[in-house]
Amino acid sequence: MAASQNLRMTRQRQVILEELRKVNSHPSADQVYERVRRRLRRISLGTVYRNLEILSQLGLIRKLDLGGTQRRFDGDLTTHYHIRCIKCGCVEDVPLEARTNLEDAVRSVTDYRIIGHSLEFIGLCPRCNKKKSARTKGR
Amino acid sequence: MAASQNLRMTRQRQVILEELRKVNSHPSADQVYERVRRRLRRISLGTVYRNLEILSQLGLIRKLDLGGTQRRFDGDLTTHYHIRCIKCGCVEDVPLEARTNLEDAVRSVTDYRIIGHSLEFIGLCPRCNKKKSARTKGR
DNA sequence: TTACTTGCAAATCGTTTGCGATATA
DNA sequence: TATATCGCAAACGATTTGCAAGTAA
Repeated sequence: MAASQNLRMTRQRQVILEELRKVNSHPSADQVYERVRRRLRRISLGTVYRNLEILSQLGLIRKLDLGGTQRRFDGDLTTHYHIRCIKCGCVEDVPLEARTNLEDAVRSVTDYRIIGHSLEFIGLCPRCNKKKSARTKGR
Repeated sequence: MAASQNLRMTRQRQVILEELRKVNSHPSADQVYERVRRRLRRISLGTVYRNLEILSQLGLIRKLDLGGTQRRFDGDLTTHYHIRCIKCGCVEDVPLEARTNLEDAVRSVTDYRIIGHSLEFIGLCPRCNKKKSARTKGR
């Protein structure tokens, strides 16, 4: 497993981590690739994928395996929830503290060993919400 | 959009819907395909995908776009939560009533128009939990 | 009859991986 | 120097799609 290997902090790995910590969006692998490429022009998408995986196994970043077709990555390690715009697909943080009591509630009604939970809200971001009203009005 | 088309209830569509309502697991498209194929031997995987999409747009089934690499489908339309086994990947229902208050909480702290939320628990199913203890003990 | 659907196969999308070259510790 | 890592390209798994033939209304 990666965590037990002898890891090297390569320039690529370093820059990927920096860029991910710099943004508060929740970029997909190819969005990370785009950003990192501005600083390291010859980096490959495969390297980005490999390092995102390693960094998340090290616990330095978080892999978001929520809805949508693409996986997303988060440099913010504190437990928090997300909201996704159903229209443009953007993902933002929700300033809501973690509801660990949800897990307790489940423990009392299941035989599963509960490890965690993921909660995602779906909605329209302010920008898309505005656009949509405008268009509806126009009809 | 499919919902506005003139839909035909073909045998394929019918059987897919029946099979999905029959099970209380949450099969992926190819699992549905396997089941349906027992009754319609010449059906193609593409047809299954197309119909699952149409049926979910009609609101006759639910598309589960949660974590994991494969999308899953649910014939149970009532709002409920799921728990996924981190080891074997199986998905089961959680007998917990919907926490709509979560959405209210988010509405008060965001500009998004909240449409819904999805909550998934992660854990070890009783079967995998047992297996894991056994293996650990053996070491 | 008509146009929605099908089966089939090829295409697409996101992600992973094999390999020989490179560079870090 | 040794080997983790890289860039590249091919492979992969899940899903989508183009097309000619089939079929429900």
